[in-house]
Amino acid sequence: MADDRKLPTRAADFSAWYNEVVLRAELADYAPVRGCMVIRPNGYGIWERMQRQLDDMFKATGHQNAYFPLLIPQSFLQKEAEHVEGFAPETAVVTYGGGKQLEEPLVIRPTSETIIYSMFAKWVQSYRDLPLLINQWANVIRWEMRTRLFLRTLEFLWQEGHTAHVSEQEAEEETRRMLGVYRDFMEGWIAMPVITGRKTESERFAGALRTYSCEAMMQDNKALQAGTSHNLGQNFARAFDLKFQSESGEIEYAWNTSWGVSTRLIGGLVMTHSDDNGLVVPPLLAPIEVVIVPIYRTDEERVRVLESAHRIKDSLGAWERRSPARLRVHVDAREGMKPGAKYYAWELRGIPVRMEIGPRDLDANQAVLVRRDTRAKQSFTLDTIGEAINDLLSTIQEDLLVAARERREANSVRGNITYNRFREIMEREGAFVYAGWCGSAECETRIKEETKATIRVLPDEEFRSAEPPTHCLLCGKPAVAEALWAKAY
RNA sequence: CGGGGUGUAGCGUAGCCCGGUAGCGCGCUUGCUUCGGGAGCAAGAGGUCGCCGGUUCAAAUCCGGCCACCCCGACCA
Repeated sequence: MADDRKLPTRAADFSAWYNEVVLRAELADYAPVRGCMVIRPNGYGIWERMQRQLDDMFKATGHQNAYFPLLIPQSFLQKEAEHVEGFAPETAVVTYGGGKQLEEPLVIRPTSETIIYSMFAKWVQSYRDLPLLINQWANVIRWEMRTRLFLRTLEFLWQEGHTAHVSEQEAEEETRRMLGVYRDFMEGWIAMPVITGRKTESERFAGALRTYSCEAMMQDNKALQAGTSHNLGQNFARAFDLKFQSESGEIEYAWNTSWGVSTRLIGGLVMTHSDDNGLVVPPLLAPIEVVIVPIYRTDEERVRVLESAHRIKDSLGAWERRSPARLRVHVDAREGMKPGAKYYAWELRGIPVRMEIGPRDLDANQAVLVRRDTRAKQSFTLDTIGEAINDLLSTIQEDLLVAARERREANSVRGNITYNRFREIMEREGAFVYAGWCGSAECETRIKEETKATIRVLPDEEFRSAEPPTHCLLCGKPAVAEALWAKAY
């Protein structure tokens, strides 16, 4: 552990704060490969919990897991014109194998549309084979120029769903349905509220008809694209000859969708909830829910307190929505470390609830519970400590979402505002600005060049303003849409 | 690829301008005292000063080259 006991404050230097939290909470570390990261057990524990829940949600919507190759023939990427244009600049390419130059270079997948739909083409003949609903958990490589732990690394872990359908309507429904699954997960589990909506043409996935996204606000008021869902139309079906015979006997191209979330979600989790004392993990994603810090002076007290601590640990039962059905509790019995030092160490790691138990507590048949998010302390009788902990975990989970949503709304601006005011906001504190847009790419580009702010999404109806802006933020022409503007990661 | 910066013990750093025995804090080891919000004292272990070359009696320090990483831009989940 480093000696510097204070993290940089969020307000003073958000980036430095973020890096310190990720490194010192031991979520990840820099690998000896440029732009690559090592996910340490603490970080991977969170990812495993995310995976398990998402996987359950995918199964519930009828998707099955499969696995496709890491290496893709370069020619596959080239079959869809827009796709190759979008991804070619950021691919890593294998040109040697077995000591010989390869006849055809192999691209390390930046995403798997091409290899997957080439297989779908073999598997689908009839409308009876559809819909085909597949998900893959995998790693991908995109040769980014500048990287940031979890948010943008050369290699990252993700899941990519790929489906094929009989009609455009069914594909569109699937695209929207999975966006909803993502939203439920992000809000229900990460306690990270999101704005959903459609991406503009300039931010659309390379090769898609339409792209939808979940956008979350980080504590520096910047937006994080936390998950995307694409309606691919028939673009890939045509490129890979993915056809089926319809109920009426016609041969038709299938309609595809793809959608994905990545380990970027861990970065989002950190930047949404954590504070100047370190990480804050929502209870539903915490690898350990409770840490017990025993307090004692003498050997005699030590034996007594530790014995009670372990008995409490063993008695703690299940919490809602949990699997396996038992709270994960750690007793921090390290010698030679004062309780205060342990408190700081576990706060840095974001464990949701800390239990302090000492001789005085045992005499009074109680223990002190401290919640990580607010650091509020309260004593509870040991007779019902399990219930108290379960209630506290539920409260923390709910409060984190409420707090994040309130923060987002407090930093959102709606209605017609002047462009000067907009620039001022983006230069200073940043915000989610819901402003009118004339629909032209020229206005979009110029605003991006001048302010670094981009249209994150054209928000879905429930996120639009009660009194929508009437004029384009930049040119003043009548607005054709309400756009969510923000600087983004 | 442009602009800026940094490489010294596990981590963080001083020393570099002005060459002369490589220092400090944290962590680690051992012992004693501590223990309800980051413990104290004592004794220890730990270094090819990023790499290669040059200048010099002498290089962490000066000169040349290389490498790596970080920050700011262009690119992006």
